[in-house]
Amino acid sequence: MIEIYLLEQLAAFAEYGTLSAASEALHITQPSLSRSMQKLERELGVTLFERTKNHIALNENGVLAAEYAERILAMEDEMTLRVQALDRSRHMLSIGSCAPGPLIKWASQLTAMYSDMPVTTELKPEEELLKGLDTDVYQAIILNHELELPGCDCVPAGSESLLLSLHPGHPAVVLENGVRFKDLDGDTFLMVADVGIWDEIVRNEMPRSTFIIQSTLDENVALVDNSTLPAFASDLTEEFRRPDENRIHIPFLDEEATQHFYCIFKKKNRKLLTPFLSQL
Amino acid sequence: MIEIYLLEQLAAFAEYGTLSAASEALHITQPSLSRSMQKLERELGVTLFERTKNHIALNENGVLAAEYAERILAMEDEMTLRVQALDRSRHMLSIGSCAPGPLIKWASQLTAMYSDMPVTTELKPEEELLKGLDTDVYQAIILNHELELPGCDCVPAGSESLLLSLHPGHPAVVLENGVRFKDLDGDTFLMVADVGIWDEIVRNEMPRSTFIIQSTLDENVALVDNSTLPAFASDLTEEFRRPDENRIHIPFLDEEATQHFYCIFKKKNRKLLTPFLSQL
DNA sequence: ATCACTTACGGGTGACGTAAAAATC
DNA sequence: GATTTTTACGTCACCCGTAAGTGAT
Repeated sequence: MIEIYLLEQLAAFAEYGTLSAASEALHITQPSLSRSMQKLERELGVTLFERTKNHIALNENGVLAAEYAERILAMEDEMTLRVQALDRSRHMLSIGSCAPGPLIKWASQLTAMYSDMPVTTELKPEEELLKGLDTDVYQAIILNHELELPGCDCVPAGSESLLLSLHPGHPAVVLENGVRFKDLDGDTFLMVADVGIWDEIVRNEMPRSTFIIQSTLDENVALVDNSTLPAFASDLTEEFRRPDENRIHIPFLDEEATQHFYCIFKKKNRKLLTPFLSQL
Repeated sequence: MIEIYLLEQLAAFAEYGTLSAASEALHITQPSLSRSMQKLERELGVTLFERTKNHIALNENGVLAAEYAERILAMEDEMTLRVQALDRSRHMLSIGSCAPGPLIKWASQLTAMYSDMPVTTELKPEEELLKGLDTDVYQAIILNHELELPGCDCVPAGSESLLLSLHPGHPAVVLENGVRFKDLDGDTFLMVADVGIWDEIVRNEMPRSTFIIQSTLDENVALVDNSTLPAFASDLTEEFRRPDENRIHIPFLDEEATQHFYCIFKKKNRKLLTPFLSQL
């Protein structure tokens, strides 16, 4: 059977076009690469190169072989990544979410519940969450909609409602029963980065508004405390933040302002996740 | 990068279940395999086995890794087969057909036309022909119907008509203008093996008939010469066989008795095949 | 002369076999 | 005692680097 190092060297030659360039990239000497390619031809029982005295290039066989080499190398890479991800998933609990709310709510409880296991939580776009669920990077993911996947379960995981955070002097404070996105479209808001789906929601619902982004929550809090600009809060974060007499929170009445979350996980992980799921 | 021999050994262990059995299958000693599996775990940075003092088994990681190992090994096998087939196709002309008629007709001309190249012809079912065309086992294949494939051309390649070969004493000789399958359904026929599509055709059209199969054409000729049983001939083979005064050939009138052939080949092979195609 | 590839030679890593130990059935 | 795995040790293959050779630009 042909060893991987020969395929790596063939792929490098296919990429760089000359033995000298490829050998440099591979951190081996050029004669060594030359010998390896001869060996590869011997083992396949086929010529892979057109040779002249001082030139070498892939022939038709070589092109096909190089394509396969790349596919095989890619599959080996995938293998190590997948196996290592699976191993991590057996030693630590990793949860991905499309919004920070659910993670903030459970973070402390999770580390307490799984005291013998490191717990990590990540905020990622849905596409990456699904890929990570499939490849065992995440044992559970939180999406803002139901989703049935083969071999997976999907259970409700609470909801989060967006609140408008207003300076007491703001004209909209009279609407204490609730506001609608369209009434504020065009206003300038303070907003923290990495709010997952909320970013897209507020930009969609208030397309004419400007959003001043703070890279950390601390920055955001500092600005909100010392500014009259409207900002955002949510019913989930409210529980964890001290009340702020400089700010009045008013609910958004629009449907999109309340997101319902669902926890999706592979059935094989149900047992591990039971303590977590019972909290939902 | 993880070398192939480690994956081969992992796959063997996954298949045989114990190090001793796998090592025997691999023709290496058991301690050597034991060390290899430890090395594989080191290189992946992950445990692959559950070990007790005198027992070892794949854990969850190991099962996943073994699956990948098998896929990678299969791809390497495919690579060598494909590259070797491509190489053969560059040194010899190989034509596959669904029926022997076209091959017999062209065989001598082909070897003369491609005097510098070995020429081989094979009779195979359509499924294998198509696979062989895709993988460059065949530069051209002959099917009994048109077929448009991406990157391929399809040109007519003549036709073949089935003839009924009768002993002069057979009652059906009076039908010298032609017979129909249904008139002979239930009769017993002599027939040579490896007639490709014709086998299915006569069995479909005369489901109540019995076919006595001869494994070689010589056997068939000998039996036909010394028997009163009906047999088959075709307009193509008639040209190449001496006339037989003991036999009268009568055409089948059914549509299925005349098959139209098409030659299908990759466009990149058109140049090579030009002399062949001009004969069609 | 420089560049690119091949051939020749020597060294060190590592994969394998042999031998032996440990543990379970 | 038979089976299975692991550890210890020596050996040989082979992969690589260095050096030299050949031909083309």
